[in-house]
Amino acid sequence: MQTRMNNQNTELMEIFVGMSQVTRCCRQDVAFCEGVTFHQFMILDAIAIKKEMQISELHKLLAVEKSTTTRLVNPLIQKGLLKREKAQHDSRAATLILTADGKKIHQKVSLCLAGFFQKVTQNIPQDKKPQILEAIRIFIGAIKNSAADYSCCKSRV
Amino acid sequence: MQTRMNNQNTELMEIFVGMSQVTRCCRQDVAFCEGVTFHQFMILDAIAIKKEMQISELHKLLAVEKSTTTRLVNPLIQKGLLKREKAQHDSRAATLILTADGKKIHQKVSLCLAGFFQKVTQNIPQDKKPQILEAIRIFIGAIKNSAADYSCCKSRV
DNA sequence: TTTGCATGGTTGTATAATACAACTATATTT
DNA sequence: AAATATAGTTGTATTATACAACCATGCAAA
Repeated sequence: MQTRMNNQNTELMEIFVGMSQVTRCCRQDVAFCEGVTFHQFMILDAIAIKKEMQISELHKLLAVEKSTTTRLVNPLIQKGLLKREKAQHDSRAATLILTADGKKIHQKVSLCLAGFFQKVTQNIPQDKKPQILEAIRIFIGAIKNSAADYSCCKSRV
Repeated sequence: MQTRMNNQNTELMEIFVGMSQVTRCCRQDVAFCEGVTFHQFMILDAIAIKKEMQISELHKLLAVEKSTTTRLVNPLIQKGLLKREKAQHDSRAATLILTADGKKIHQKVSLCLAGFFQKVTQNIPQDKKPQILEAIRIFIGAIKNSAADYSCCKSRV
């Protein structure tokens, strides 16, 4: 009986396993820097870039259920890193912005992360770097497109 | 005040966010096929390939603490998909092998997964496929190398 | 050979992440 | 005005997971 997948799928499986291993840090409960988890930094960073953001936008970014978003955001508000205001256009919605403290912490964690990113960069051949990053973007996009139809990876909205 | 990372790090951050999003399926508690979660399939598949495996080898594969491995493996034994035997060379160690049922389920889930993988494959340009997969392998390797020194992503042993 | 340390694994306990369902309040459509 | 949809929160339950303590066996050094 054939219990193995074909080579091509074995290759893909190995890549998924690898991705699962290296993204473990992203879902680790322990704060990796300045008392902020990776998930929380994702929120801070997204808001730093967009200046302000609604909670509904975060669901997609974090790929979690909306109640989970609330619970990830709350501690950041309690720590005074985020401030929430009513959105002008829609009084149901909450707009999140960084406080001064939030900006400071975001910067500190960015530095901490920069050290890690630098190490990663040092471990890939410099001449191939743009192609490698582009390849990963393509791959991630491919998974997102495929996942929509598959319950195993259905994208949450 | 500069709260943004430089472009290069922003690029990497986006990639980590993307990876975090698409690997969500790998840690979803819900079984995606045949009552088996992705994590559990990782175990079945690894054993299918190596024929037999010790629990200690699984810690690294799954990148989890050893007690977690025990708890991931147990339900598979209870469902009769895995059998454990004492290792010959070391009577402390447990050797895991697939049962007939385990092989059957492994194959079924493989098929289910193959459908997903096929969709992914269809979403990447065929001529670039080998380079893309290779690029990802390099990237994953780079992260693993870097992570060793960084508490944020320290590899568990 | 005995003593002490290392290794493979399990179990107790606690916590974090997370989903789902039910709910409130506001918008939008009919 | 009524029905439906959307933004967000809270109650509740479950899963994943770690850490520490533990047992048993193996190995190395005294």
